[in-house]
Amino acid sequence: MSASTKLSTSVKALCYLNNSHPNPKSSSEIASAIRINSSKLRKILSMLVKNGIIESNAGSAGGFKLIKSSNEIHLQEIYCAVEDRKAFHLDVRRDSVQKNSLPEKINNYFVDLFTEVQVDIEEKMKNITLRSIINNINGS
Amino acid sequence: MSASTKLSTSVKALCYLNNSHPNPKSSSEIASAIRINSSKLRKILSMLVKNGIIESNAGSAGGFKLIKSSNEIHLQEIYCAVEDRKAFHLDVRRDSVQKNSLPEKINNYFVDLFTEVQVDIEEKMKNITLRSIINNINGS
DNA sequence: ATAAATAGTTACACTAACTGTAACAATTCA
DNA sequence: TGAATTGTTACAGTTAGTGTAACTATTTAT
Repeated sequence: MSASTKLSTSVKALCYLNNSHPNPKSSSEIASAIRINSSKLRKILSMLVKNGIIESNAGSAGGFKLIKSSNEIHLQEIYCAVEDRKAFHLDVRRDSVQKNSLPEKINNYFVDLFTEVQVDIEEKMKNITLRSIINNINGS
Repeated sequence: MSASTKLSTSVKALCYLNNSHPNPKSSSEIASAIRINSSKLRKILSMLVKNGIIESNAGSAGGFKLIKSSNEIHLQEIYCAVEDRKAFHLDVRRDSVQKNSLPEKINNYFVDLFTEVQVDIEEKMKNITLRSIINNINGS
């Protein structure tokens, strides 16, 4: 699952949890609301739990709920919680490239450039809160 | 082949062509210099030909050569020539999403956001020329 | 204590995408 | 005509992504 898909899935689930706060919701309820397999959703939500964005409780009357206000949750922290590879990454074949050769120098150039771009993207995401997304999609 | 890999492959080939300008170079010579299969390289270079960055000639003494000065070639135009999907794209499952539902609204939100990011990246690339890359990797 | 409900994790078959390479067709020039 | 070259297609092999199920661990209610 790509980082961008996990990001949008996470936001869908967080919006759903925000609407029903503070009642916890089970993975199967959230999953059917946002049209995703509940097992896959649990995998994603477990990452948000580990990063302190939501909390989970097993057992009956358990489930997931927000542990932060929606204007304290930033897109960048959601992204960092669920990503496994950077969105704008470079596929570099590092093997069979000679030291100090043109290919190696250009590989290094692009690694630096894409790191810069990645920082820019994350800066942008830091300025977007769950609340601002909810306001945006509700047209205010 | 990802857009980023094609981009760095293109830049490697263009640097090589810039060094030997105005002598045309065959795909097999370029390919062995930058360590890539020549058939795959021809696929990438043919896109640069279509976009007016280099020219190609078949036959003996044929090959590829630059038709622009290195400070007139921008990273953004190389990127646009070789990409088939945007670097920072969203994998949205548009099917089985109800009209005006929460999932649909959030999908649309992310499509807009990622388009914005894509524009930012391309703006950044417009300010980078082949010449500036060559200067950069030669440490000036 | 037992059962039910739930999160968390692992496993797996299926599909789609990517990779590397070769082969072929088209073009140019000697 | 033949050699060199680009441009394109094809294809097997590999890797990555998808969807789903099944299992374990934990909690709560009875």
